[in-house]
Amino acid sequence: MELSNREENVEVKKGPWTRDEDQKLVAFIEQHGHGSWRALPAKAGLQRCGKSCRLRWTNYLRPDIKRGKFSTQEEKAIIRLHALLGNRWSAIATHLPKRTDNEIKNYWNTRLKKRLTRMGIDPVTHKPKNNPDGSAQSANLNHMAQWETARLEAEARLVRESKLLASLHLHRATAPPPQPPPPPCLDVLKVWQATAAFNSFFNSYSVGLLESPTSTLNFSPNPTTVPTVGPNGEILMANDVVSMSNSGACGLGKASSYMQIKGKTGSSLHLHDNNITYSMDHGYNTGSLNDLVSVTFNPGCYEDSMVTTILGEIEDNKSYWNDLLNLVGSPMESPVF
DNA sequence: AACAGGATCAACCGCCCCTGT
DNA sequence: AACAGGGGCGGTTGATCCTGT
Repeated sequence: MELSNREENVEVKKGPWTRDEDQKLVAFIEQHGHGSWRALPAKAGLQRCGKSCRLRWTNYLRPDIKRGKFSTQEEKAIIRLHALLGNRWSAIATHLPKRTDNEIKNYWNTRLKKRLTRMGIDPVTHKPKNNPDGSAQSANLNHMAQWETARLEAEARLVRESKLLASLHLHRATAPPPQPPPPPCLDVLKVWQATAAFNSFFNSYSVGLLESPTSTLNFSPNPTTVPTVGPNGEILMANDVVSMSNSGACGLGKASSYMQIKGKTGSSLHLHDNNITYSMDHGYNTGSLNDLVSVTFNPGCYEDSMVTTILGEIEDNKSYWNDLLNLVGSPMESPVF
């Protein structure tokens, strides 16, 4: 094995780690915590640089790492998060429990990027290559994405800070501190996923897209290709009512989460003439079209044959953003308006 | 069986940011 | 305010594995 690079006059080893080195590193950290990475190799009896030890621990030896195949959910999460955060792998990793930024980065570069390219989607912009649109819908979603990005970054910071605290506690050989409660989720991702890119990538057929940030709209799931399917896989007919609940799984959960953005829950979905429209049944709505949200149930999705696409529309963007900002406790001081 | 090319992923490198002095 | 050191991040490399011929 090559020996190179001098660090404090000690030959440091490079290249693949041996089992013996792994055992030494794990044993030392379990007993003492990592403390200063720079000082660790000498204390642990390793001829490695501190950086190499840190990398080996964080990317491979840490006990809370999940290895192996990425699930479809994880794939989706990576793509959505990448659409919002770009190549900020560490920030993305904070939203994928037990996955390392390195692993996610590798997975993206070797698989997902290629797959998106094959689907005709630009892996950088996450837009169809033949439709680099600058539509109002895109602009609207971009606004939401900017806020979501800010939230995700703040969340990543919180996670980093809690990790730091945890490592300090570990260093003192005490139990790690309790994790801070998760920050409120704005779930703009659920709207973001409704872009053409995600529809064409995940769905077996295409659905309509938002035409304008201020228009009211309905969607028609392609009736000639696939029937509209409810949360339990049943085929929905006109005037069927699909109950919404906060504890609902998958698609229902998504829709409910989205409604919670507006602070309104406990509502129903009604199917009218191939259009599923969301309407408020329980008092919070104004009764105007401002509250209309259209939802498409898609049976052709990957893993659960449930709802994959939630398309939302809110006429009054300002009240929407006020609600959004209320959730994170921020005053309404935005250049967006 | 042997080889080539592609895919995968652990590990490294260089830069940047944060913190302490 | 300036500087130094430590740690984290993203890009890249190279060894290994896999697959097709």
